[in-house]
Amino acid sequence: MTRSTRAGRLETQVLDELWRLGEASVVQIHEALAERRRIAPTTVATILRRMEDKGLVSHRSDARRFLYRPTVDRRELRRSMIGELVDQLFGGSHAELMTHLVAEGEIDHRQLERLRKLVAEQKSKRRGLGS
Amino acid sequence: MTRSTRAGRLETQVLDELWRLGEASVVQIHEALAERRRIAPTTVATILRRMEDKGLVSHRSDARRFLYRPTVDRRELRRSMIGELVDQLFGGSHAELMTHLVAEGEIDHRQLERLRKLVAEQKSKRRGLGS
DNA sequence: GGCAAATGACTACGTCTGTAGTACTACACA
DNA sequence: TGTGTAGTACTACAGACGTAGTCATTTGCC
Repeated sequence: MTRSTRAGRLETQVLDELWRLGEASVVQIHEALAERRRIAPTTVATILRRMEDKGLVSHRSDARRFLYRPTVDRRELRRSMIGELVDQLFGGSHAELMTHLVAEGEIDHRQLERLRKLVAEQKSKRRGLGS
Repeated sequence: MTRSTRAGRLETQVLDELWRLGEASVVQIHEALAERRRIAPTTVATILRRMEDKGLVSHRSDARRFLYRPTVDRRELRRSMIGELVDQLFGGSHAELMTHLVAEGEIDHRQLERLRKLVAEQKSKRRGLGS
């Protein structure tokens, strides 16, 4: 499983909008992106068509335009792309990634404390389920 | 500072060898990589030339061949590439990346415990230095 | 009924990365 | 001194991604 899902920078931005809106037309997505960067509407259209080829989005017709919706999960995309980077930089060890983040000072003890609570929650949640 | 350092998959593998060996010829690197994957020696040579253009490695002449050495730090490359991914996927928040890792179950409580110790060490180390 | 606006389709180009063949050069050895 | 060989330089191609122009079609409006 976990087919290697991947998205470029612009593609990710497009997905961000789709995740936010649920479904959107080229124009809508273009408007959202154009607030922050200069980009042609046709660029957005092209990217969406390619993303559909790659299986990142799908579309349906609404009147004379297309409405796109994401076909990938944000969590899944993150997991996949992080996995690739971890393979490339840390030989597949997520633990080493964490160590790096802490060693580089990206994470402090307060955040670790929050994470401990998160782990505790997960544990009790898992206890609730079978296995 | 922290110019955006980036390396592809093969480039990273080449750098791994250079970090390991300190300095190496095309043939040496090719031999190391060829243990795990089929690859032509000229491919390695091409990648090294390009990497030199990008400032990832430098070379000196030794007899009639080149010896390459890395000009980037492993830590720095990791930091830079993770930073890019974090920008792309988590809006620049390393904390969100950590949360994701924990939520996805990539990290368990034992590893968090190790990280806590690491943070504690860093803290005492910092106390030792000025500021 | 024809024109203009909206919108998707097609085409194209530049960069980056992986991949590798071919050409060139220089040294060693006969 | 001619030639084989090792090693670098050059060239090329493919796929992914960003970027955008132009073409074709549809449709609403006058």
